[in-house]
Amino acid sequence: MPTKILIYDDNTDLREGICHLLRLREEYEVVGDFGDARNVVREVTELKPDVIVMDIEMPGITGVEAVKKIRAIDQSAQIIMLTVFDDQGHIFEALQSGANGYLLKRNASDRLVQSIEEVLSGGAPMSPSIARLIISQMQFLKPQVNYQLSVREKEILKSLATGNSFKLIASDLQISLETVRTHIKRIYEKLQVHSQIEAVSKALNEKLV
Amino acid sequence: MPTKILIYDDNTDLREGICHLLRLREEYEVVGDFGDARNVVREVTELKPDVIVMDIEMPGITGVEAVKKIRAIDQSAQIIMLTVFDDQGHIFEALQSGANGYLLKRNASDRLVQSIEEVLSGGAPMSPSIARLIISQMQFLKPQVNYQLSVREKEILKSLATGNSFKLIASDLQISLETVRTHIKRIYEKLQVHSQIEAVSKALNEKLV
DNA sequence: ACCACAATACCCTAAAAGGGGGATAAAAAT
DNA sequence: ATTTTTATCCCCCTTTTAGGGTATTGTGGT
Repeated sequence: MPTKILIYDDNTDLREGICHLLRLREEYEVVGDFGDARNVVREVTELKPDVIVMDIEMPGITGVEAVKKIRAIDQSAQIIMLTVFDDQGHIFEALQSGANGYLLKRNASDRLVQSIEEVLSGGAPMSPSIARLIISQMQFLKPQVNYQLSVREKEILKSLATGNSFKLIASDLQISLETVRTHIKRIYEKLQVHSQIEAVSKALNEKLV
Repeated sequence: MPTKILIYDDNTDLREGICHLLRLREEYEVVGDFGDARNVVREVTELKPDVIVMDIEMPGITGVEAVKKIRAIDQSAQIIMLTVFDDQGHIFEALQSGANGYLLKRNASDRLVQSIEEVLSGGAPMSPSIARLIISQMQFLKPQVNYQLSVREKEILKSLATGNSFKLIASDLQISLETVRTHIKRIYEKLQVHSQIEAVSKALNEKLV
């Protein structure tokens, strides 16, 4: 049984180019191609594609919105996003909404077939510049300053950050309320803050919890 | 000028295999290969490699620690991690500490050369299963529940989450402390919490700020 | 005209948290 | 052997939050 593919792109030339490209291979069957995603839910329901190639910039509803709608009704279809932009906003939104891969149009022609194989085998094809963007995003996720909190202090800060009151922390850890207070005072000193919220917001933002 | 490559892997067979593989290509020059990364700082300083292939599991210091040390002295070398594990912990730590790519050993032999090209041209080579892991991690990042907070309430919650006291929020927004309190009460109702920390931790964790 | 809602403001009381001390015992570091 | 750090506990007093009300205004919808 061939792999069923559904294509969305408002650029007719590109769309047809992709169709032709894929029709050269008998392991693929292009079950549909559309210039907009207004009826994406019905189309996906009826055509049951294995792989969806989705342009991001389209009239009517955007590719990202389309992905959200698809994911609401189908979690198994593999979705490859296609775009000319490699800016963070689009990429993150698309990937967070449930896309499986993300190709720049300029890489599409030589990498699409390979990418289809890749999503089908459980991978996540991305154009190199996109992979790099994602990774740099992650590095940026950890500035990591060391405030030299003791083990106990970290424990208490963690508990505080999940929303526990001093009282609760005390009974959780089987220590007196006063002890919790003492630890908290030291934590405030070390983090240079003066209240719970500041401490918690600092802890969560700098992910030292 | 050939691309200078430095290799760390405690498995001698694999390490020599990689060396041979790369020496077949005259555009690469393996400037060193080591079974552990104890002297990584000195080695990198002296050999000035363009690309470093770094095993994660090594005696002495781990690949992740080695990457941190390298990044402290050199931001331009491209680092490709090599590992047998594809668990989240290792991957995130490595990427966050500054690695540029992440290959599973089982993919290494056929993808290493390609991956070296990729890091050199600004990409981020990853084994498919790793790319998928990272992406699923991102999707997991946004559960998004709608608590129907009003614009003003969101504003106040946001301010609260950055560590501001009621007083500060009041003077920031030029409203009375009591009004802030009223808003906060409603926020608590809507989020179903009973204190600042709970609200802030919920807001930050579910990133509704 | 009436209703729902968001935003504003005030009152009272009780609970929780913050800031300043001081103190002790055990473990770790010097 | 002595000092430092860590974890534990207690006191006093002030400020901030939480929970319970009630009330006024303007806006948008019916």
